[in-house]
Amino acid sequence: MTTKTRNPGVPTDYDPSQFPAFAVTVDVVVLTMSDSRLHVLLVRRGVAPFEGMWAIPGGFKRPTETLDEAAKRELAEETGVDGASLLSQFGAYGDPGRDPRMNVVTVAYLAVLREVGGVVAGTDAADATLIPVSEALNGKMKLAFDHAQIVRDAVERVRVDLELRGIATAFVGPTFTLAELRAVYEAVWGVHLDSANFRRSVLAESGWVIPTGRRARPGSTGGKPAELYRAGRMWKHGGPIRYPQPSEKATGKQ
Amino acid sequence: MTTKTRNPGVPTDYDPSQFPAFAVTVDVVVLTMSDSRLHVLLVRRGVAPFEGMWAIPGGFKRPTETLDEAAKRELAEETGVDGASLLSQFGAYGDPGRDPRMNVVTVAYLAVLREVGGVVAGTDAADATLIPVSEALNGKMKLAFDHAQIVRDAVERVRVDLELRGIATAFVGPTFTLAELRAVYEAVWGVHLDSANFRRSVLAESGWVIPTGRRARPGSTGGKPAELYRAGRMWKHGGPIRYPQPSEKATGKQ
DNA sequence: AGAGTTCTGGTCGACAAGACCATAACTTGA
DNA sequence: TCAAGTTATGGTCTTGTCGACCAGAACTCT
Repeated sequence: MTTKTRNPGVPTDYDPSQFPAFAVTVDVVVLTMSDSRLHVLLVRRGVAPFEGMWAIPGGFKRPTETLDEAAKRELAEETGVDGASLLSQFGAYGDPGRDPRMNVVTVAYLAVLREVGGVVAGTDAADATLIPVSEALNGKMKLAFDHAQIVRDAVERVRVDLELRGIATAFVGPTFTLAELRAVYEAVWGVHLDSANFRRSVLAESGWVIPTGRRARPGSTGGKPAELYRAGRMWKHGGPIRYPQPSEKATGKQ
Repeated sequence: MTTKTRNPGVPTDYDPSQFPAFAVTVDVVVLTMSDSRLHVLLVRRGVAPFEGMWAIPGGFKRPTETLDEAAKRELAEETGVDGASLLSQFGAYGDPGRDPRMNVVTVAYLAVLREVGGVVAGTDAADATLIPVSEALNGKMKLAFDHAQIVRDAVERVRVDLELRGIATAFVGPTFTLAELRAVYEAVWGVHLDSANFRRSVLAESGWVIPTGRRARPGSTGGKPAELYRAGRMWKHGGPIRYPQPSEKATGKQ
């Protein structure tokens, strides 16, 4: 029973000292909307390696917790958010040398929050800041480790989840106007959506948004006050808005 | 430089002995088509724990290789396939106790192959078998570790990738008939697609399939021999077939 | 040769999506 | 208080896509 067929993929022995040891960390990419633009939460590293550079929050997994629990714990410790309404794993990164000191495999999570402004103030990390993803990824801003790639992958993931999962309402508050909701789609996808058509798509079926009798205060520019809605139950199964395909003829040109 | 601000998420020290050590493994879910049904490659474990039970192939990551390289190596060692044409990471699993002996975090990969029948024979693992996913997941067949959940997640992933990535052609050979390609969609999605409409969608734009002058030999049931096609370049950017939505009214019933 | 099966192309209608216009409701500033 | 500007909301129209259905072509088996 100790030694049978010696298969490389199915080791005959599980002695921990016999196999390479890794540190396992969990990193969380926090995305949120601010000023109608997609922002990512970054913290400034105070220690080597990559001291002084920006990084996404994260930390070591403990043997007694699951990966999901570790992500939730790290998110709470770093941003004070305990709701963790939307926390989904989207990738693992384990290139040798990604951490210059030791072998580290990190599991990356995506968190979508509706507002982090006031939350960041109460965090442990002093230098936590919201930065537009366009600036964080334009190359001028060098992120620690392979965090630039991780953020890129997270943004790509949220673009897909916006269509397939009902992730859009996680960006807005408990009540919202259709213009706010539309701004989420426009910011994440980088497209323009007709407000009338958007309204029709969302209201076509019941279950997406539920009107609360109240109305939002118009912005400083005036205009008709919009109706306030709550998120319906259908967002669990997807979203009512599809990514606008470039008509398949503009792309067909190649 | 050794001790600065003490943040829980950004440790001040990277001494490996100070943080919990994990074993990191890479598991590969090999999916393929056989007899117009989706199959998964399973191996029978010869050692404890879970001795005698079925499991998906996998093994330990080495510190000198990336996760992708580890997956490719394991796939080659277990099935003899070195092409690794389609190998994509889709999840990480690290629940405490998922391996009764030690702390193991595994990174799961999905491999789509066109034919494994002859390949399995030359593998190291003697008891490697193709099993229909419906049977592997119907509950009667208990898989080792949390591999049942991993296979479930892999199948869900391939359903999405079939629409968003151009994964369909990976299931078929270098040349194929449109009926074969349609069978992939029907098996993975569990739907029926009209052959005429399917043909139109695929042939509507050039770049999806390229006709080779040749024709396939009809099956034992006869019929008009179908034209053989090669995969075009457009599959890199997605697929021409969209998942048939349940008309959004049947689902609206709730 | 005839029956059966599959491939291939055609037509038609339902429906979704986008462009565009018009009006309502509210703001701000004079 | 009135005018001008801004936004929300609803309507219409066109376009294209997708699925259902039909019919002929091409081949195998008996």
